[in-house]
Amino acid sequence: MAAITIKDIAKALNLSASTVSRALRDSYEIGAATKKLVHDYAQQHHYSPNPIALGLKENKTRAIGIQVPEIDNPFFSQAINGIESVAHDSGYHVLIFQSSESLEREKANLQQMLARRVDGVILSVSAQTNTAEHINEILSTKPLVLFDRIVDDAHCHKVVANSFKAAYEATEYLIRKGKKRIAVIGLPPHLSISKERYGGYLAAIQHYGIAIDPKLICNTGYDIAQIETDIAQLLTQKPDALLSLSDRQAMLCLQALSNRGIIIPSQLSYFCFSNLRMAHLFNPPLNTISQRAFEMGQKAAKLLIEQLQSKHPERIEFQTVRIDADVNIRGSVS
Amino acid sequence: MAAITIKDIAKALNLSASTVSRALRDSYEIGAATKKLVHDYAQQHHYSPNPIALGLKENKTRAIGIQVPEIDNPFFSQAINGIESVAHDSGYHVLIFQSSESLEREKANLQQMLARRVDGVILSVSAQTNTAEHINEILSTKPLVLFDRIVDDAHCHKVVANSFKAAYEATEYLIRKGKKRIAVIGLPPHLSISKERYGGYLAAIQHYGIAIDPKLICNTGYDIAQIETDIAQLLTQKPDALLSLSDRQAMLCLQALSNRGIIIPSQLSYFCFSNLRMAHLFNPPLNTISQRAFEMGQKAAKLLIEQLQSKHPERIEFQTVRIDADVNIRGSVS
DNA sequence: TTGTAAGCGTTATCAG
DNA sequence: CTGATAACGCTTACAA
Repeated sequence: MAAITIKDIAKALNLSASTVSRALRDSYEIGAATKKLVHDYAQQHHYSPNPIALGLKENKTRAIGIQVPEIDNPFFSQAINGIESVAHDSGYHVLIFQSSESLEREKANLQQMLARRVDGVILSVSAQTNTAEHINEILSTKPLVLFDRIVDDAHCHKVVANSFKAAYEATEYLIRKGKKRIAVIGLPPHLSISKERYGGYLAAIQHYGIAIDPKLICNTGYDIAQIETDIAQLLTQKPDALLSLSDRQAMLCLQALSNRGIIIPSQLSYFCFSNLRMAHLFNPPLNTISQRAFEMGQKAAKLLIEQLQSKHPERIEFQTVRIDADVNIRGSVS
Repeated sequence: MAAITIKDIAKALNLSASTVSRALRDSYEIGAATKKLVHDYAQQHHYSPNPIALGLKENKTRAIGIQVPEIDNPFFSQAINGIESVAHDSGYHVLIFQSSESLEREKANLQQMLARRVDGVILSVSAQTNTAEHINEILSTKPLVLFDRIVDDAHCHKVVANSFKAAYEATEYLIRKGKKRIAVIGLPPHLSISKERYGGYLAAIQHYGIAIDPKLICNTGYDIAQIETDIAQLLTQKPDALLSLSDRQAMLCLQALSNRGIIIPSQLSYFCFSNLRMAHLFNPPLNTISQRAFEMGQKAAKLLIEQLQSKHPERIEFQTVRIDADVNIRGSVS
């Protein structure tokens, strides 16, 4: 059952390919009788236009490429979900790539997308990404929307979580609960989300006139052994609360604390950025800052598709959309 | 910076398109000098072959379509991760679809994949899927591999978790701990995974000579309100342990119990199928049966790609690969 | 060693 | 109202 083509229909019906094509597209210049004939035949034989041929002609694929640092991460899978749903409704398909936090891989994947001739790209950069060169290269070719982890010097739409605000609010909450030594577990400092989140923390600390103690700030990586060491070091500073700026690190950190037999919140209050579901069923219930990943994905997809379908792509005013993150207090602040 | 084509190179170098094509493919019939000339020019101008044109010619796309019930689910995103990694290494790209547990959507998406001319399909069926018709229709056209949630009467490779064994072991563990009234939260009974998991439970119960009490078996859906009611009903039967057969239901169930103020394990021991990370940090630490999602995805992709690249596709012996699931005891069995 | 031409599925343009 | 033809980018007989 090889796929049927317009030519096959034409042959079977003793028509020309162009007539069939027009009939299928409901062109006004085709007789009703012929139209019906063609439509019925097409229906019966499960005709579907070959998008490859179409793409060749129009230089469009109606496919969009997504690249995220890791698929298997609640935030990103929720975002992909949002992107897919919007794309599907607009007749776009979705090609998935992951950088696995590697800049090399990120570049290679972008090239792959170009080679595949996707119509547009949605990207959240890797932890290694400290340059916008490869992104600007893509931008000279086709629309691209950055989300969550962005780079500043790229001229395009951006969708980010308002994590400055969320970090501020979380920190403020801790301060109001009487915490004075709030330690921070940071993430790679060049990442856009790092600046935002760290900035929110600092702003709150300063606003409430608390001295900033650099020893309470821990910039660690993604390696569990390293984190354990760093956490141990941090704990010697006797913090009374902990704010973790990243999802994966929060989990590793909890793991590390658990490995060391430390029970939160008996010793300290805990707050973390995380999109993990059911965090309130943790022991203790986890205070989280969750980003509206699904909504962010949807918004990114909408912006991209709007741009793709715009009649005047050169006149687009690029915007940076900020979507509030949710601060979820669940009671593990003693 | 529109993408450069073979014709452009040919024109620039005063060669014919075919010569350029052959030079790029390193054909033996091309002079070394010409080859170098062409290669250098291609390099400089970032030539990359248009896979659309290639696909049109060879009727191949080097793309595989994945469809899962929901992307935003730890099991499936881990599986997609595995698929993507294998596909990437073999030069395939990955097109993502989700059925959102709807049979209609599942069918429509499969048609979309056909229309897109993917080379092969990897599918885990929706909760509504109770027929193999649409799958067999695809199978008459191209390779397809089923994973996790399969349908029996489809003639193709299948990758499943050995969940019979896992359910048996989990139940056995509870029995050895002295549990006699082990309640079960089931999932849609026609699903392949339901039969397996439920079967493992039953086999253990019977092997240890415990009477089967139908009132301890609860087949509920995915609706939180419904689950709350059903759980309440179930609890009137005074079970001393609970085994939840599905990930999403397990979470909803925990939620429901938590809403009702029930603390596990003070009243009962709990075991559930779940790929949620950090389950051991729950309150109480959650006993889980986790499937090796990443490995399952990898295996499915390998089988598919092997089939795609086989010289004698008609001679393939279809296999059903069973991958053990892991039973994780974490101490919430009193 | 290189060039020419046909063909993959589709649509737009131009003729009838 | 319908048909023939060219074109999209690429490969591959077949010619030269």
